[in-house]
Amino acid sequence: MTIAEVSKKYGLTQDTIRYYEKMGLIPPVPRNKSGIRDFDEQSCRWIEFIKCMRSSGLSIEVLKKYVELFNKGKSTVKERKDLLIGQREKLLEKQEDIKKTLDRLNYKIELYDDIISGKRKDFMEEP
Amino acid sequence: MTIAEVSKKYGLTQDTIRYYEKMGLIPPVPRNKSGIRDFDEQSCRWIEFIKCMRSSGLSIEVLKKYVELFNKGKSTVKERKDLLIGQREKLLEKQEDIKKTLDRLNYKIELYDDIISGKRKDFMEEP
DNA sequence: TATTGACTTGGAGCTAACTCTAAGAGATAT
DNA sequence: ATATCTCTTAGAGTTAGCTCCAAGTCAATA
Repeated sequence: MTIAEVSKKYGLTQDTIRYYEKMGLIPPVPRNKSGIRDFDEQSCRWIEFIKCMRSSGLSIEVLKKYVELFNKGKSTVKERKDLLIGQREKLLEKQEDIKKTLDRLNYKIELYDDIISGKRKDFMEEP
Repeated sequence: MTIAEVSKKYGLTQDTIRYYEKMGLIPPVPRNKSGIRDFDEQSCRWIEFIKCMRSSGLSIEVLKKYVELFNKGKSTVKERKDLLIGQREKLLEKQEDIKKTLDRLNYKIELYDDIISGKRKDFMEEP
């Protein structure tokens, strides 16, 4: 699979994919005899995995670390697990922040709705 | 309230608070006779509101827009509501991304747990 | 053979959101 | 009066994560 195909399949730009490889977010992609990337299934799985992790904000740095551990083999299983647990913690906090913000947005939107529909005429302007 | 007190109360650096004011994320803060910020309740509410919104990733740009509309008064209520609805949409998507990532992390963590506890000896290394 | 087009690289450039620095003002303690 | 402390500003610097560019290689087509 060429980089163009992978780019289209996963909705990442070619530049981004090359950047991820350069940064060590995915293991080196196999090349053909003229040095052009030829993505195999394993590479695609990595792309998909990284895309998912990045979509919720895991940092380049931590994903790079994960790939490094992965490449060292079975001896790093415990360390990899701990790394993932740390990131799960962070995501749970983020999820909480978002829930709080959503509550607040919902409240405000309802308030504005009431004002617009004339149900509430007595409103005070406050943040 | 001085900037030091506000900084401590909300866990934002003084620099960040000044930056937010400069960027128009919060309306101008009242000053004493020697030009030093003296945060009143309204200012504090703005700080708290912006902190919440920023904590889940709403951009400086969109929050600035919101403050602008707010300062124009009641005529912008509809526009403000639409802006908040747009941001709610974004947050809901983000929430979905995080949920997917959490599922994936949980799956992997369990797998690693099984490997560590010896419950699973047949594992293939894959992303 | 010449051209086209998709790939390659290193490295420069960009944006968002801070973060830091330098220079200075004003209130308070010694 | 002097020193200390907290504040002020404009503007420079930093970081993460891309994004773009120029120059070059290679395979396929006219």
